Amino acid sequence: MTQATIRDVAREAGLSVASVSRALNGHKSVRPETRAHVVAVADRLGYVPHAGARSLSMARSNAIGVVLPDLHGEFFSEIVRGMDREASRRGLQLLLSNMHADPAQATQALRAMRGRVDGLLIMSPQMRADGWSSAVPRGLPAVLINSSDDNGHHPALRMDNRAGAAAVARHFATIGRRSIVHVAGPDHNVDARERRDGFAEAIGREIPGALLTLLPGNFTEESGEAAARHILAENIPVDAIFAANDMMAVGCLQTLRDAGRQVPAEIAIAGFDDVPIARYLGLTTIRVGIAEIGARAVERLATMMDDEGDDAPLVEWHQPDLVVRGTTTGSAPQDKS
Amino acid sequence: MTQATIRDVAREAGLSVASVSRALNGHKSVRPETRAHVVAVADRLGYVPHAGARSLSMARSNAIGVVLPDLHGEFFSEIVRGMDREASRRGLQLLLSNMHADPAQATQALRAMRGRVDGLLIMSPQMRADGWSSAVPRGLPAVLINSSDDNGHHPALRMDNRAGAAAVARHFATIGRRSIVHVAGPDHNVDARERRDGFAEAIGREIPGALLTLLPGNFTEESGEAAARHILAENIPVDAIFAANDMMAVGCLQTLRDAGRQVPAEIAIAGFDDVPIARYLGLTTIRVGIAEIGARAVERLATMMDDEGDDAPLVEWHQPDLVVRGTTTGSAPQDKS
DNA sequence: TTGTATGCGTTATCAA
DNA sequence: TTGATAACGCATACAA
Repeated sequence: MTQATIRDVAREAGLSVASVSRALNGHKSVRPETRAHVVAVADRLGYVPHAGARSLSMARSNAIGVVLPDLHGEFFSEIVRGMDREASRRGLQLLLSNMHADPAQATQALRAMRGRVDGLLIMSPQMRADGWSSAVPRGLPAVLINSSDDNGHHPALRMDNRAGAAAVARHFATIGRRSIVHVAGPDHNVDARERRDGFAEAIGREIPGALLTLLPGNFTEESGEAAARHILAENIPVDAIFAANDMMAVGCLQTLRDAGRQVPAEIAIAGFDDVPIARYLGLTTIRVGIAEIGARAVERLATMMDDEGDDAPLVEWHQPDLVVRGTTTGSAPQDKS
Repeated sequence: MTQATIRDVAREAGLSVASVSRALNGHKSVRPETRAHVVAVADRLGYVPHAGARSLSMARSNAIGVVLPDLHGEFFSEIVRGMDREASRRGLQLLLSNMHADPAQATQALRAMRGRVDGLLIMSPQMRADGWSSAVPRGLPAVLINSSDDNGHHPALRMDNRAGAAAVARHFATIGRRSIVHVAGPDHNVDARERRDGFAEAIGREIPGALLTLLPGNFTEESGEAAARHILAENIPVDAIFAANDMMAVGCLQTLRDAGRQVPAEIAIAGFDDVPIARYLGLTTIRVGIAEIGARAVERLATMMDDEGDDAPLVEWHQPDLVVRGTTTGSAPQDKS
């Protein structure tokens, strides 16, 4: 009662395994009636080709490995959705694995991909590349997503955090704010660093003489609340806050409003990511086409797997968009743009 | 510059491939110095075992196939996170695939798993089991998650939609509501049907003489808005609404408040799922331990893969919890329980 | 303790 | 057009 193999089909059809293989794979050199017979027998026996054996023989698995860190809700589902869309369009399977923060585990995850996949999609914003880059199985093409630099060993897709942060700075300038606070993300995270540096630079350029205060955070809502409490307790001068992600911005927003501060009248607040909650709370933020990045990553990897030739630029920057909502303008928080 | 194979290691170490295999896999019958030598050589050559060849030889891939439909944000990431946690604990890889609504594509996805994985996790709330159940490769153990019945061919994990819906009904009874509206999900979805039927039954039991109106929906926020507009336009008597999921409840909530209705004073509103937005809007809802279900599914599948014996009950019901928030009580919507 | 040989399920090369 | 057979990379039964 186990699965039928190609040999079962061959025996039952009175043919050689070679002929069955050719018939099933649509080779031209096989008589129509033979093919029909083979297909009928295969169908009757419920034959399904063994993908493992097939990929061993063909030296190609038609699968790609996806190594992601612990991602929060929408971000995770969107990037996987984008990858899946493009992958299934190309007949590729997705082998998912977690990019643990621990280099040893990361190494393990990467090595486990050897012999299972034809290429790798690696996302590791929180770890330096030398922590894992030697673990990428030799000969496996790989595309990096929002990861710290790899010395150009692999092509990379990056969202342009600096450009997004600069857009917020320009927006703050437009609405006339001058006492700015940035709540940063964890320092080991490359996205967080770029948003912070890009923002600081843009503020200096866009709002000469502005006061910029940097507060630490770790991407959680709680750290956003803590930052807001710190602002209140220390009486830090502020008429605009840019948090390095939406969840921290939400924490700020709630805490400041609970404390009776008017948003945006007294203090404008902006985040980064455009998670669904941002829309409901009317939070100004930076939208990232995350599904598109996932799909594009698969696309680039697929071309690397097919033809060795790789003409696309090594690093591809994806531009995010500023989404202006109620927390930086007068309109109601119910705005659902 | 391609990957080294076990033969390269054997040649370089002056041993047979058998010895190298034994040394690397920790067999007892190999001299310590031999093992050390082999490990050193393997390390120097950057040898990584070819998982495909290994699984062909061992008739075991240490991977499990996960076939999910298009899931929204938090739901998707949580269930995958739960699966991944348990899978990596057991040294299993996750092969992800989309359970398309089209039976032909679903069949394809299932068949593509043959020879790649040792077991299957299948979630298909929107399609009848006969649409795909014959496509499950013979001999592959499988666990069903929130899928319509399979005639007992495979063990199943189900969230107890009826119990969740009944909890809402009891809650409505407690707060003294009598004119009830249920905004249902798509009829082809088994979760939606169970929530509707369980709710109707519980209302009959808990609130004798209550008026229950059933409105159609499709799980989207827009269909929730439409239902609310319908209620307003037709002047349907209502003091409590149970939507089959949170997104529709959110649509109702916004539309009714925009129309000037008091929630919860005039109309109480409850949803199902407890997505993150529910917390921010203070929406009463039903919380499902979705990550736990994912982890438990892997656990059950793993035991099926190891020992053939399967003693656990065929269908395992997971109980959801009622989460009472502002949309059904007097407390403020900012409640962050 | 180590080596030889076989098989896992397929595809591909070469003859027939 | 078809068949026999050698890979693919590894694990293991059996022999030495």
